[in-house]
Amino acid sequence: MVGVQDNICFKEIGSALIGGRTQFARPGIGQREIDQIGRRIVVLPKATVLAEGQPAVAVYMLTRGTAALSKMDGHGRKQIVGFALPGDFLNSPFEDRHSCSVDSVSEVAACQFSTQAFLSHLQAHPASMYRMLEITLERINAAHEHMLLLSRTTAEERLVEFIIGWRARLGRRGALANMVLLPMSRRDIADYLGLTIETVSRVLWKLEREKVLRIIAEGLQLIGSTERPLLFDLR
Amino acid sequence: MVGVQDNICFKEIGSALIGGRTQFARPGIGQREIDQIGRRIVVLPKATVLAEGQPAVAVYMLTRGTAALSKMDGHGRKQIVGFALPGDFLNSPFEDRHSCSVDSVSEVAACQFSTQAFLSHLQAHPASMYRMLEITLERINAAHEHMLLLSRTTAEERLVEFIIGWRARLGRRGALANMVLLPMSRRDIADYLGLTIETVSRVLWKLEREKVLRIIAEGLQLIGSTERPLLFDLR
DNA sequence: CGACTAGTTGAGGTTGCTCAAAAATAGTGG
DNA sequence: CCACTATTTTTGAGCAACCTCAACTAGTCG
Repeated sequence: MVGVQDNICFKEIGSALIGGRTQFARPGIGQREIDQIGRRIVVLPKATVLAEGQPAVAVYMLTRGTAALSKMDGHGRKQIVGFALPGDFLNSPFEDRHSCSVDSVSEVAACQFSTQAFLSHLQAHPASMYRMLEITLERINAAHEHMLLLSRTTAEERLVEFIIGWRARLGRRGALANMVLLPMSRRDIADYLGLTIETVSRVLWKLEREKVLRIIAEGLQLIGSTERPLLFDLR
Repeated sequence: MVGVQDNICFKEIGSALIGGRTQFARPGIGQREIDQIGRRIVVLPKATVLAEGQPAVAVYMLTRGTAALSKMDGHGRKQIVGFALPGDFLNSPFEDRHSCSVDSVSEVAACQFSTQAFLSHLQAHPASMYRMLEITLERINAAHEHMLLLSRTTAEERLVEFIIGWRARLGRRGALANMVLLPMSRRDIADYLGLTIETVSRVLWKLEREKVLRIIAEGLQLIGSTERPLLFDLR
């Protein structure tokens, strides 16, 4: 909730909003300007970064760690709508109130921009806006993939697809590996998949018993070749 | 699939990309320019407008009717990830291939823009891009709400939430009413909710038996006052 | 050491899916 | 307009799967 603050570095906003496949020439964003609109916050693990329904006066972009975006339904059940990794935005600059809660899974760092300054920046720098549009449309596709996962009938399918997807997502930030790090808790996984923690636990144990993976402290050790993991052949 | 073509009218692209809460002064988009990049297509009911995985060379915006965006999972099961109403985009200009299939529910009309021309237009008109970013971020929230719906444990909750949400969505385009028009089939509803058509049918019958609603040809007749429908008090 | 949290394991009940068939509806051609 | 077919929707029976509730284990931190 409370974080250490320091100035945002050029690299962070640069890679998030300028990098990628934009067709613009690199716009003129100077270090001085960025220092004025952004600052950095650090949050300890398992803390609330943003609370659903609270007034939103700033936009946040994750720069380090893993965060969980969630919504509550009417019966006190939590649904995690997505995990954020560095480069992901935690909220929308167009919302007066936060539509999701954001909880830190590990220790996280984020860039905080005043909403007004952020929107002004987008208007003054179309290349940044173009990049943000691109990022946002990618998130929609991720949300659609998540729906596919939630509609799966069997718990095993949901969990296996989650492991595959999480591995692929981490893979983009390093080499694909048999080791899948799971910084989030069983409860987080259950809330992401729309299952109970008991079911998650039982299915993981079943997969371990079937020699598909090994459960280790930091995550999962997939059994099978790195190139074509056994997971892909399940069911 | 096959459509009648004519020129897109100013009002359509105007309301979609220029209207709303943009902070820009109204940009200078002329009729001549719009005629060059957009054209209109009309599609009969229950036809495929776009197929998942096919190369994408154009961007489409719905202007009339209802369409269903869907994805297939690995086992031939269809998940409808959203219904599109006039003003909604049917695909992303940044995708080389369509990430969703789009099927017409009713007869629909759409504006078709060449992807290149559309992206050029956005770059030349930051106000349009700003508006599209706003629309896109709203769609993310809609996707998150949909996830909440899919994670509900009981079929009755899913269906009731769907009816409430659909009524609210239609309401924005007219007055809220006890009559909820459902242009889509039971199969579409089931595929949207991650249920089977049998379960949808059974739950609807149960709600009718409990005097919560009446099933009519074009949709549902909610029983209770318009201001505070009984549906909101269920469960 | 005791309290607390996270995770695992077990038993039983409910729910929605599967398979099957009837009923209603829509569409077609004589 | 009616008979006929195809499609959609409804209804039924049985079962597998997940949830609920509960107890238990292991690790952590004061």
